[in-house]
Amino acid sequence: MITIRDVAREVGVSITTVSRALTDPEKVAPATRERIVAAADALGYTPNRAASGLRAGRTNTIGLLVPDLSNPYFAAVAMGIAERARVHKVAVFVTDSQEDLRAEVDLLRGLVQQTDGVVLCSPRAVHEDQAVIGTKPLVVVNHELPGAQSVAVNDLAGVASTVDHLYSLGHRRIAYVGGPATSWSDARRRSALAHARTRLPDLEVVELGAHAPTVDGGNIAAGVVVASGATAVITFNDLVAIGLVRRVHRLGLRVPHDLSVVGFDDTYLADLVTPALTSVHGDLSEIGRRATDLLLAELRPPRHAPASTTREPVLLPVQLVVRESTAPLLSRTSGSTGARPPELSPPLAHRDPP
Amino acid sequence: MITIRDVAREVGVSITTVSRALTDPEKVAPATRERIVAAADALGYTPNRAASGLRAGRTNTIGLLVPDLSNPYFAAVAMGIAERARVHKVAVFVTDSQEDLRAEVDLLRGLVQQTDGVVLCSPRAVHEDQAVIGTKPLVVVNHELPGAQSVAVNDLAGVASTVDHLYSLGHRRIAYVGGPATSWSDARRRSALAHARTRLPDLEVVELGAHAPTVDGGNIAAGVVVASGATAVITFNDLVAIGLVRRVHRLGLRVPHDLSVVGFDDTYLADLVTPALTSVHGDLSEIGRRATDLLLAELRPPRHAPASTTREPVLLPVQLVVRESTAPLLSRTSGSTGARPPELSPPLAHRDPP
DNA sequence: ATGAAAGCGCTAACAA
DNA sequence: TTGTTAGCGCTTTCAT
Repeated sequence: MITIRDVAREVGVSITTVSRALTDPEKVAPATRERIVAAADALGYTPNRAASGLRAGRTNTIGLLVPDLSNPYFAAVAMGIAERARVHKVAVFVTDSQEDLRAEVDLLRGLVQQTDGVVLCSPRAVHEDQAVIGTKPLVVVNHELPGAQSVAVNDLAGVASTVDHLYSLGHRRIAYVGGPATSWSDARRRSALAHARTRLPDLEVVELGAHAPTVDGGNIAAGVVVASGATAVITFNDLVAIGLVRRVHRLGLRVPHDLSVVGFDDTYLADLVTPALTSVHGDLSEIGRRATDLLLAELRPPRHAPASTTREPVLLPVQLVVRESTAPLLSRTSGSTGARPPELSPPLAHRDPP
Repeated sequence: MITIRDVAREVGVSITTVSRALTDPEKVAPATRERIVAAADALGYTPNRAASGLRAGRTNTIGLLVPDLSNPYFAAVAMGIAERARVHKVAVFVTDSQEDLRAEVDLLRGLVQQTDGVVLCSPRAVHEDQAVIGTKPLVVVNHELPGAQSVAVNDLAGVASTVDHLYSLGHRRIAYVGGPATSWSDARRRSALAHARTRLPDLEVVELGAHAPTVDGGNIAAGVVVASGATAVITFNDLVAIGLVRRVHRLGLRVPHDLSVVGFDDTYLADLVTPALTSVHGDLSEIGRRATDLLLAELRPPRHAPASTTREPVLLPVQLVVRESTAPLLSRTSGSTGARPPELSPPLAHRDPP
């Protein structure tokens, strides 16, 4: 391994000067600096992250905790984080709670201890242990936590434009298939739906709640969706939408003919399935990039008052992408939806048991 | 931050004893050990990875370089790696080359410098700079590199059983849509196809080569596949298969009715699309776990002769999962495939320009 | 503008 | 069995 000492010897200066030339170039004579940079380059010297951090009491590592890395949503966020981390020369300790609340709490504790700060993505568990979350900077994605910064997509606007889209297609009875009970996004979307209801008096919203944010969750939701008598459904994410569409097809209904389905997140899956999903698009990697930048901003200049006040959540814009899974209510041919039970004017359930 | 010194003071021993009690419990009196462990627990002490590594000349970080984290294949591998890394208490520096060969080379260099060893996943570039790959332990997934250990799924067997499956369905003219020109898996699959050809003399194999390992690559391949006159096609991975199916549908052919399609890797996408893909299944997370274990084995006990000899690649078993995208040739109704050009008895191309 | 020296938290000789 | 001592590679006072 090639160290700062090798460079110093090569150039004939002290290691202090080398360190300065590389981290605080202003403080060293231009001529010296150039020779140092040249030598460092020639020798292929890279500062040892651990050692430099040790002195400064940092690890130069940030943590990333996601519920499920195989969910394309989180993969995209992780890519954004990796990209920014690389630029800032910090390592990323990536971990995956497998959607397990208990594991999430434990992993976060471990992560906080081992890193300078953590990006906590779409937490499902309740994190209130101040000994954990209070000690290090934390950026939360799709959630709010006291003392932590927050990055999210603007679900509110996403829901609003989705409702408008469906409404303009003639749908008046819309179901919502919710995600994990503790999901912040889920709560926000429900309140956006409530707001839409006041805006559009003749709109009925059937809230079906607490499904796993997976294809299987969508499968399971299919029954209640069909039973709800809704002509359109908004789902927690694309995976749920995909599972829902599959099962709905098996039940003998066609999407979008008999039921319009809208996904959320617009992962690349939305465009792979048949019919292609109408979905609420957000820049997923940008979430990761913003979260990382926010975290590093809190880490890097320790030169100002500890900003412990929770700032406003950073809200990224969204855009509804209309594809094949939504269609005008008009296109429905009477008689083709015989599979739907008739006795369902009042909502079957406002909230399912989780 | 709570350090080893705090624990030592609490218990009334030297920091050395604390260190020993935690890393080499045999070497400390049971009574002392217990008090130390208890105190460490009570104080919530966790050794500083960077500091301990610094002393030992290690970083306690391993690198992971994948072409594309949003490819579910690599996400699954990454999950396996994260899981094992957590157990072994090493951080994972995750990076993503975005399928860019140039970036891959640069990133690997950076990763090697910053970590104790790297898992290089499905490299597309040629890595021959001994100053990079010679310095640290390296485990290569889906590739072989001198001096590096190798983990891969048994493509050979996968191709063989795929061919057998298609052959038994009556297909005699099979196309292969290749992946990146420099992909090791691709080369292995081609040789497995060659072998199948000698085994089954009346089998024709049309090799269509060098497509991007993405949905778009599949889209692009559709034209030549149809033109090839093959009745079945094996693709480089599920993404390619998915893109292929979509475009083939647009060209007016039906899968599997007019063309049987087999994917590779059996990512969860295979079961999401319509028709569900027949695909070669391997345990993707297990690849990551094995790779990590191999890497750490080389790192951890530095107590034996540097094992620089390339060991046999670890080959993980595969299994063909038959779904809806493959069907007997018999099921084809004559006349329904009018879109296929007739003049194509000799293969259109054995190898496309990349 | 540069250097000497101290020390971050930890482990590994070497002593006792 | 336990403690003392000496660094790992680097940054950061404090001198010069």
